[in-house]
Amino acid sequence: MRILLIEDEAALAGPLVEHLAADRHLVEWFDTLADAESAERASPFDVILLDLHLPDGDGLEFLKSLRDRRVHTPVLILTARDKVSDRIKGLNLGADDYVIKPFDLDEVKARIHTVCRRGEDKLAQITAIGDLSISLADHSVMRADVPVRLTTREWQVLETLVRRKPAVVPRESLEAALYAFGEEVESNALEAHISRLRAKLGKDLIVTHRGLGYALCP
Amino acid sequence: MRILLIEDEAALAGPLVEHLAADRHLVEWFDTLADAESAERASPFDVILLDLHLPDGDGLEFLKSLRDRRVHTPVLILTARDKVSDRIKGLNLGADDYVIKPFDLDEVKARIHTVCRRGEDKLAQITAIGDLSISLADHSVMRADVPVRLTTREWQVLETLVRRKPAVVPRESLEAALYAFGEEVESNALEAHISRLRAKLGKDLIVTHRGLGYALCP
DNA sequence: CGCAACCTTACGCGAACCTTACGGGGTACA
DNA sequence: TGTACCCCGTAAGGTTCGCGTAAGGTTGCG
Repeated sequence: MRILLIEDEAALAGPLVEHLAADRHLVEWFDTLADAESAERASPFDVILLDLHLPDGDGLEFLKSLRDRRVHTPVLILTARDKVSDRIKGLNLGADDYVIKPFDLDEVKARIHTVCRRGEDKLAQITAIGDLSISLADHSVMRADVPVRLTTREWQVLETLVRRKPAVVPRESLEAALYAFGEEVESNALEAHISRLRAKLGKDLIVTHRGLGYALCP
Repeated sequence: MRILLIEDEAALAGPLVEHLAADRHLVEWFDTLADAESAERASPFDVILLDLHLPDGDGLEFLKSLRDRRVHTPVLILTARDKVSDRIKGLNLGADDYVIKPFDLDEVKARIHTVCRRGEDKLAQITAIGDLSISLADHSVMRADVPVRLTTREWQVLETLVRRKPAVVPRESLEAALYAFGEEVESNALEAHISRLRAKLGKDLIVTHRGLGYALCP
């Protein structure tokens, strides 16, 4: 999952990034609203973690402009215990939840999880296709009851396909899910990953729609 | 798990009771605060689901009196989307989380789960993996019924891995568990400990997730 | 047939990781 | 004060492995 973290305290952000990365998420961390905004405009995220107190402006303004632009990405506010009014404003402006600093890393993970699931209902459950079952919750894949080990990249591809099932996902979207802003790749790396995924999970799982993209088998 | 549900709308409560019962929970449902309070006094619950708008009083009052009585049972508030201030008051009075009505049944389940997990005490249990058993309580490890001597550092690594099982634990988390603030280490000391642990406990116990961290075998 | 999109596979680099030996520093006991 | 022991950080050298790259094959559509 692509996560946008907007937080200016490195002491908080660092461990959080590590913790989420260990959960196979792609986290992009910015410490100013300006940078975060351009990243968000470049390509959409699945969740936004937003600190309200930032060097170059008010996080609530950012949230408001986001919603004004009809961007409905779930927003999780990171707030200090004593900033009650900020929390209220945030919820009124369309934030989905908040976490009180200093936060427990596992709690943030859990909140991200529930917040994401609100719109997507069944996606958090286990997806079963043929002889394999994919659990978005704990990032595991079983094929005929034996666990399959995927690499980070492979998992990211599979995850986005599952999340958008049964839609056809254009390769640009997949590449955006793999590579952070500024580290794009100029080769058929994506095709290579698809190929390796097919080798591990079966040839029929991912179907190619020529000129359009990829989709999971129906 | 014993769950106390306080909710006066039967249309909401009914399906929720069924859904939780299907998940092997024991749900007791009351539609007045008076009944709920006497039930709570009679014997403690593991979680309380609390609607704020009730025929015989304010749910927040109930919550406050609960906390005043030093009852720390996790409380999950059921609230309407537009009652933001109630939510904030609830959280300030010691509620643990809230769910917005009309709620998704699975979401309520998930929230109950996370809320309960916070205080859970897993210290007493013995973890068995393959031919070895690990007791967090008395800091001992047995391999095929013979005790294994671990050094302090080795034990700290193993313990954090057990506590987070089956999650992948980033190396930063492990290092944080080993070294206090200000006495960090700049070498591959952690890797050395992992290696020595593997020598003592078997090569397959700790699996490496390249770029992410370590985890106990599944 | 021709071309473009896509598949597969091998290769190689570089980073991440493993192993092992060494030595400092602490502790115990005489 | 000396000696024996052992924990543990350090560093060096070796190994593994993910991943991007590119070359050559395959598919499919006009």
